Amino acid sequence: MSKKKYTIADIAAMAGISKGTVDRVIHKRGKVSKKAHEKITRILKEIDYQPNLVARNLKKNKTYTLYVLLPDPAKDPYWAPCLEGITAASDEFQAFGVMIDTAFFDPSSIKSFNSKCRQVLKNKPDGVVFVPLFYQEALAFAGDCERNDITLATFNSYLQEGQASSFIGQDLHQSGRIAGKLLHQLLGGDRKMAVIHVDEAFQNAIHMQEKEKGFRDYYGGLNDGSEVVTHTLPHKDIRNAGKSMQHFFKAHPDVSGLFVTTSKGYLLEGALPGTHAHIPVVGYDLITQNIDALKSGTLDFLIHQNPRQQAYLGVSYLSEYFAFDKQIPDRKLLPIDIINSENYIHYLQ
Amino acid sequence: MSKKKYTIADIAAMAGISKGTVDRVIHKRGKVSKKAHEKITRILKEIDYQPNLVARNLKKNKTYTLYVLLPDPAKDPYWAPCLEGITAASDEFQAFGVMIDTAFFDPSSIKSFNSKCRQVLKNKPDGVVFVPLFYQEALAFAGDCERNDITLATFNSYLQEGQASSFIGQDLHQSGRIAGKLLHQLLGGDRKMAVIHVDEAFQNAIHMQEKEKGFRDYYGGLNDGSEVVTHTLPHKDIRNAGKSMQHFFKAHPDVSGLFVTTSKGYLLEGALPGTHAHIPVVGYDLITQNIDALKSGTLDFLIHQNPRQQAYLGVSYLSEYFAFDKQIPDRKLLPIDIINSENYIHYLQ
DNA sequence: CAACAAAGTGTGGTCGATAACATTTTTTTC
DNA sequence: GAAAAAAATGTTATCGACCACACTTTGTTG
Repeated sequence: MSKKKYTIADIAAMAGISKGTVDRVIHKRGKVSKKAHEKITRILKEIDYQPNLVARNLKKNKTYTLYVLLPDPAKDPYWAPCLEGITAASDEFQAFGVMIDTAFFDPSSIKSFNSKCRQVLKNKPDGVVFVPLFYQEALAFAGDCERNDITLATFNSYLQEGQASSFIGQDLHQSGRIAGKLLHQLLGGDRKMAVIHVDEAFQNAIHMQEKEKGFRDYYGGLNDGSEVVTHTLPHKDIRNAGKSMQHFFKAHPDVSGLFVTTSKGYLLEGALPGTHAHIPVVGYDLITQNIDALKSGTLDFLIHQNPRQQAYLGVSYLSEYFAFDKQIPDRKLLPIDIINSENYIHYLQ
Repeated sequence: MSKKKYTIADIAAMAGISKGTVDRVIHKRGKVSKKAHEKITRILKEIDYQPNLVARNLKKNKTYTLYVLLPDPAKDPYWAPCLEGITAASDEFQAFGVMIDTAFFDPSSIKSFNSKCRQVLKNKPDGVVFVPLFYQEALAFAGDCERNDITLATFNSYLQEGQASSFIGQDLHQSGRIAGKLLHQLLGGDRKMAVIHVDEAFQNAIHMQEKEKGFRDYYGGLNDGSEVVTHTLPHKDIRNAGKSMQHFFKAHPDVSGLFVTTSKGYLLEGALPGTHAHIPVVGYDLITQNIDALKSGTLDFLIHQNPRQQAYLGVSYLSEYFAFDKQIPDRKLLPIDIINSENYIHYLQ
């Protein structure tokens, strides 16, 4: 597994050529005769030369600045774990000259997002990790970054891959399928299921739709007479939730399982009519209210989107790209963790 | 978040003293007047000096050797993912002068383990990552390592923490509870459950017992008349499994859920009598046979012990310890992943 | 108060990669 | 074939931490 390490000086000696020329070959800086070029290339291949990243790094001695742009955790606790991920990555790469700044935008305000984008651009960072919550605006920002030679990584929401841009997140369609499977496991087949959309923010619409599609895809594949209906809660106000759900169950008394496509599952606590008080529910995200609902039995399973890890990886990818010339994966899909009241603890923090 | 970086030369200039003296203070090498010592200490604290790890590393320019000692994946496929984890860590830290060798022992042979231990010691590595499958022998080996100033990390099985030794694994008791919760979710309360131990290897006994305890702990806490019985399959031979299970169900026809405490859950495929063919089963580990059983419906849930990540972290911890003077955590408990037929794919590889 | 020991301090080479600059070799031009 | 231009190659300082060694200051002894 291990093998001898060669330095540029070693290679130069082997080739009977100065290390300056070796370096020129390695970095394709030209001004090398093809005779020398061939000789050195052959040796490099032969010994599978791996440059000493430590030395390279020291010589470069550049500090890189990264900006992380994400929704304000104070406005939506879903984002709070991201801070830990960012801090962890920051601690790890600080010693390698990567400096990380953070900016929060209001997830309900495009204006706030645009303003923070301008702030980030003004600081001319080497890389930006951000959550493209608002599609059009995010696209524009990505364009700005590209024009300014800023390397990008996005997480949580899909924007686009390619060039200087990477995506870290989850397969939402599949996570909908998983919710379907879980309810199927709990209830058996030939049932009527409901997809409940609870969110006031339009920018989550695509997420919710993808999840619903996956869910319906799973139940469609069963071909056992199962049925899926959809209900959208107009407001996240808890009193409205109760009324709305009672209304819904009057129209669909035979629904025997719920899939809540957002992190608002906890709103069902006390909002379900007595007839359906103990109906199985699958929801999303390990926010404290949901964990309480998991413990109390209102929610049966949560699907964990691992925001901490998403942010951590986004920062890590860019840091390693700048510090160690590592390639950034175009797309990284995280595992879709299934959480119940007994295993949630390991996914916190 | 980011802050200015100071070098030893900076500090020396600030204190009006040469960098040699600054270095002596930093490393407590003595031979410094208390006047100079105070002055430098104050400045160090003031600016929160963080040495440039890159430069430090380059100067040291030492290559560290690690040995990973684990059961042969050819004898038990459970261990195969560890190799990927080791390779990933190896690729990552090779550039920082960490070389990794691997040795396999036969998980059914203490002699093989001892022989490999001797081989490892003969190579005098700086650190060893190993699976302490055989408790007494592992303890002896750990002692040998300590005497030879070899830093240790263990994974999968618990040995002991402290001094130069770290443990990476899972909370087995809790994973038993999780299995209990899953079956409870699938079946509801007031049921009779069975713990099935399927393994020929005595060294897994402690693992199996811990899981059973957790499982019983969960069902005991329900206080709803639930009952748990235990059944041990003497051999892993599939024909015996069928006979043994038929026997078992004759004695306990009212058992409505199974918890298999090892990775041998797939052996139940076709081994359950018609009366109990579709009884819910929770098992362990993402080996291919189990995934097939998950797809076919013989198994409902698997608990993932993440051997890949365990090995990866073991190697990473030691590598970072040697390369970057990072502290090794005494104990790292990994999340206990719940797997069904829809989300297993993300946990492979 | 020499002479010497001990304590404190400063200097410069090293790790390996990098690139600016200096030097040598080859090619082109009249 | 000599001068000039172009191409190829060699040399060396640098990044920051580290430490052996050289050096200077202080303290001690006869």
